[in-house]
Amino acid sequence: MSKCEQCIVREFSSLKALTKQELVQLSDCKTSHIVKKGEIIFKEGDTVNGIYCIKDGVCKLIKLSANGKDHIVKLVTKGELLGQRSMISEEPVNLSAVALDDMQVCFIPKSEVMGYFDKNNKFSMNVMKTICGDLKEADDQMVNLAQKTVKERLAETLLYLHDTFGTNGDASLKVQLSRDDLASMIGTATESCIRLLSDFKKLGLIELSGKKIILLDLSKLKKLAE
Amino acid sequence: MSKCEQCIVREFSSLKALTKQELVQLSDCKTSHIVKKGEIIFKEGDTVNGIYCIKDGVCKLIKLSANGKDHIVKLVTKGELLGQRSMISEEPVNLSAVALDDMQVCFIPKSEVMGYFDKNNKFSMNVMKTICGDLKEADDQMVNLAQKTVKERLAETLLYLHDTFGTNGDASLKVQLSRDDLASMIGTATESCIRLLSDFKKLGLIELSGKKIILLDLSKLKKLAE
DNA sequence: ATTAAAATATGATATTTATCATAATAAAAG
DNA sequence: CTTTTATTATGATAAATATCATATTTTAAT
Repeated sequence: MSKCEQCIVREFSSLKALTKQELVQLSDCKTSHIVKKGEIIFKEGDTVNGIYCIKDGVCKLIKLSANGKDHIVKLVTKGELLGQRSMISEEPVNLSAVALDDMQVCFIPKSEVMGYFDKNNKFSMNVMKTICGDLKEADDQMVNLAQKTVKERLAETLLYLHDTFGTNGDASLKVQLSRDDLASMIGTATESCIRLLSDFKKLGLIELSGKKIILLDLSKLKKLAE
Repeated sequence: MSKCEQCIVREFSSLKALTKQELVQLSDCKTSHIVKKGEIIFKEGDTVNGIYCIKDGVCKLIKLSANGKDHIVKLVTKGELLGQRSMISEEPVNLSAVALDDMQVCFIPKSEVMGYFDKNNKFSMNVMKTICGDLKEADDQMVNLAQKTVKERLAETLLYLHDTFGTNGDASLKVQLSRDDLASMIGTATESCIRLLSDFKKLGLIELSGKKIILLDLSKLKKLAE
C-alpha cells in the first residue's frame, strides 16, 4: 500500500494541512483503487461513506435531469477531492462521478475525515474554502448558461479545457471529451455542438482530427467567448 | 440596540449554535440597519468585512454578466445570513445584494464571526452545511438552465416563490417581483417572460392583477415544470 | 390633477437552437 | 479482415426564444 506521506498529489488538496502523524494514520485506513475509463465512481443518490482523493486521471461530475439527458456540472482532476459536500451535509451525493480517463483514486472513510474536521482547524478551513470556490464557480456558470449563447459557451469551454488541463505534444487538448460530453458540458444538443465546432474549424479557430481538438487562435476564441 | 438573545430570527440560521455568552457579546458588536426597497446592501467586488443577518424582508443576489444584463442567482430572506462565502474565501463578494422589500438587517463584523469559527464547532459546521446546501441548489439550477425550456423554468419559479415565501390574504405571491426580475431569475428576455405569463393566464393557470400574481392551478403548473 | 416616466403587454419578425433524417467516418467485435 | 456498432458530420426543417416596434397601463413627479 502506498504511503500518503509520500504522495505528492496530497499537496494540492485540503489534505495538505494534515500533520505527519495524521498522514501515517491515513495511510493505514485508506484504500487505493483503479478506475477504468467510463467506469462509475459513485452515482447520484449513493451514500458514499467517505471522500475520494484523485491521484491520477480526470472524471466528470454529472447530474441527470428530468428529461433523461445529463449535464456535466464539473470536471475534477488529480489533487482534488470528491464527495466532500455530501459528507458534510450528511446526505447522499447529488452528482455522479464517471471516469474520463483511467484513474487512480484513494478512498478515505468518513470516520477518519471527520476526525480531522474536529481536530485540525486548518484542514476544515481548507475544505470550506474549496467548497466556497465551487459555489462561486457554480454561480458563474449559472450566469453563463442563462445569458450567453451556445457559441460563446463553446468558445469559453474550449479555452477552459485548454487552460485547466493543458495540451499534448501535438497541441491538442489533453482532456478528450466526446462531442456528446462537450455538448452536455455547455448545455446544448450534440448536433449543435458538432455544427459549431465545424464552424470554428472553417473560421480557422480550431483544428479537428478525430477526437482531437487543437486550439489555433486563442485570442479570437477569447473574443468569441466575450 | 436590540438584543440578539431575544431575536427569534437567529434560530433559523447558523447563529442558533451560539451560546448565551456569545450572544451577549454579539449584541454589543453588531449594528442594525434599515434597508429600503431597491437599495443595495453590497455590490459585486465589494470587500464586506463581516456578515449580514436578515431580520426582515427579502433581497436578491445578482450577478452582472458580460453583456450588461444581470442574473438573479438567489433570493434570500429573514433568518438567513449574507456574505459567508466571501468571508471564508477571504475574497470580495461575487454577488450584489439588493433589497426587494424594506428590510431590517444586522451587520456582524468579521473579527467576531471568525471567533465563533475557532471556538464553536457547531457554528462552523452549521455554516458549512448552509454553504453545501447552496452548492447543491446551484447545481440543480445549473441543470435546469441547461436543459429546461423557459416555460418549464417559469412554472418552476412560480411554484418556488409560492412554496418558499408563501401568499398574501388574497392568495397572491408574497414576494412581488417585477417582470424584469422574474425574467432575470429564469434567464430569459423580459418580453418572453411577460408573454409566457399571459399564456399561463389564458390557460387559467394563474391570475394577474398589476404586479400581483395568483397561482390558480398548482398541479397543472407542476406538470408544466416537469 | 396633470404630465412625465417607467412598467407591462402584444404584434411582427429575426435569430438561435433543437429535432429529425441520413451520410460519412471511426471504433469495436467477431 | 470484415462486419457491426457507435460516433461524428451535415442538411432540412421545426420550434423556441430574442429583438424591435409600439401600444397600453401603472406609477411617480411636478
